[in-house]
Amino acid sequence: MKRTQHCNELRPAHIGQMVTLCGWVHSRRDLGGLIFIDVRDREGRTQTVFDPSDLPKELFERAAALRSECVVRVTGKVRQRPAGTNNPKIPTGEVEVMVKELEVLNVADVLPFPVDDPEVASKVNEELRLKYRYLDLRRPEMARNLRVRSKVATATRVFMDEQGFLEVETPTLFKSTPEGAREFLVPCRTNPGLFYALPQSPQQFKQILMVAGVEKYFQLARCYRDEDLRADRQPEFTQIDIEMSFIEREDIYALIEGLLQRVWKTALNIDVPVPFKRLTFEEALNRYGIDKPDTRLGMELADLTEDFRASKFKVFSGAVAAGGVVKALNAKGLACATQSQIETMTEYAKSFGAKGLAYIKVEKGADGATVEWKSPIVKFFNDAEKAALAKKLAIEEGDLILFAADQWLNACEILGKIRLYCADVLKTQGKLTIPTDRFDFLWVVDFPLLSFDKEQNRWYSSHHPFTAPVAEDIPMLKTDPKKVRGQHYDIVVNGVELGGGSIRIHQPDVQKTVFEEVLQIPPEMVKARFGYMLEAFRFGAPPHGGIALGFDRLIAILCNTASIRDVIAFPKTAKGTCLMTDSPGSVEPKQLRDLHLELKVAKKE
RNA sequence: GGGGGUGUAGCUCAAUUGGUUAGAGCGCUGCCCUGUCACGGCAGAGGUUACGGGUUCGAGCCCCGCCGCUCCCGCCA
Repeated sequence: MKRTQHCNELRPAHIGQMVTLCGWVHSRRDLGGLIFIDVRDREGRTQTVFDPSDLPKELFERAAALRSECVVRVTGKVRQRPAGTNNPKIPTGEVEVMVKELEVLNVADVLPFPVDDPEVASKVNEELRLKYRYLDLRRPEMARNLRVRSKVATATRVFMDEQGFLEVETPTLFKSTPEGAREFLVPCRTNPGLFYALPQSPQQFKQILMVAGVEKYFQLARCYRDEDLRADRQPEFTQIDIEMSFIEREDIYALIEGLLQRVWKTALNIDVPVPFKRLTFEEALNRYGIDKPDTRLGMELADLTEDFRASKFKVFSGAVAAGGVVKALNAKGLACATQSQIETMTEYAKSFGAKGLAYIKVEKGADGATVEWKSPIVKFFNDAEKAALAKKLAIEEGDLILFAADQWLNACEILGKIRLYCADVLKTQGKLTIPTDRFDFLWVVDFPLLSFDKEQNRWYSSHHPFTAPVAEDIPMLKTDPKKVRGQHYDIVVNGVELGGGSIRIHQPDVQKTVFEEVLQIPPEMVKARFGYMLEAFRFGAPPHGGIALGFDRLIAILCNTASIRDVIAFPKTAKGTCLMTDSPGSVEPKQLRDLHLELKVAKKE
């Protein structure tokens, strides 16, 4: 044994014992005649003391030469710290180790950035952190994230096992199914000209596992998507992937509510109330302007379509006459918004095809007593319209009212974006504070099964083509596809889409109809891409459904960090490179020949 | 593919309208210091201002290009 205790273990009960600790030199305080060295391992840190009156000169000099992050092994006697020198900031702060022996296991060069100072380290350029990821991960904050991730993974496996699920691994060398996200391709040496694709998700395998009679499947599955990255997206990521047979939507809701209860209890010791609220897709858009609402923010959208149907303000009445709606949002306390903030919001609106963004600033009038609506458009409103606004939006001094008049979906989404922007501004101004331990879970249900692609003039699956329609809507599949609701559900927490899933189509004929008649995929293409699934379904496919939760996002929420890079040990940059290993890299000509590949790009460097 | 932000000492940042030898804190090196825990004191070293062009008597600052990182839009069944 190299050590007797870890660095977060010693307490007054250990006083008098000889102990050996191993770890990194966290910080060194050399008082000349006396040296303090905090030894750190992943559990914590302990102060060790080098007293020259008690030690050979040679040993003391070696201690004096130690630098931050050298790896050491120290042996000495635990003792009570002298009165008044306790350090209440660390759990081992009542004791210290009087060193008798020091072994330098390894020296460290001067560091590119500090590991011991959370204030400084959290501000260090991420480029540097990624290049020296092993140093970044030594920081206690990052080590904590890794630990939360591991604990939650284990809690998930235990919970799913208790519920009777089998963890089954599925291939990561799959084949291309071009419907969804862009895929990573892997050339196949043994079959010249053919390619594997890395799976976007184990979707098809998990459904086949249901046909195979597994009944309850789960997997912490690695998934791959070759799309542009974001703070919450990496090219390879992990899902808690789940599929069950002989179930309905309610069974999935109950299962996931139980799982998330267990996870929140494990990671944060928080008891999450169940069942979660449910919102239909339509209601989510109507009230929040987005299909993953952050209900902590308040500021719900109001509908003023009927109030402005006959308005003299043609932008509003015209939109209603064209079959659209008038929606408004009260950004409480934002009347002070700057011109550039209004500008930003207007740009948002314009990017969605609006001509501009109507607003009213509700401020004190010139006389200092009355409240005045300052707006270029308010002169067009009659008293009834003003009264409707005041009532539906509960207008008070200091408010900023924002409008969107457009087709329903567009109007909702514009204000949805602006609502989030306003919330950010209010947060920065300190007018909106949300406790970090508040978690608003909700299910969003009744999504439209299909969406229309104007450019390609065809319907496509909102979720994926295996999603079952709501049974009573099936007759409308061919007559009125827009109205068909899917048995699809999303789980949302604090405005983050944590996961989604659906009850699947298990009848081969319905699946064939969706592929060929609704999605208009040519039969031969259906056969080539999904033939084995349709075939499998002919041999007795049980009704089934499932869900997938974004594991990285889940951990990021639990760790209260905005970027999933902070909860992935070795993440990639926004361009998909790894700054530590310098991947992706070039390969030798022989490797290309083996793969029957020829490059058409100029070799870099 | 598009838009925004950013790049100055090892790290975090500053540098007035384009004007002297590009500064500070931390870190580092040396010396001093026996109760520190952000130890303290004295001294010192450390710069291709990401990179390549251009304008100018003069560029960290202005212009063009390019690269990295980052955020957002598109994209992510």
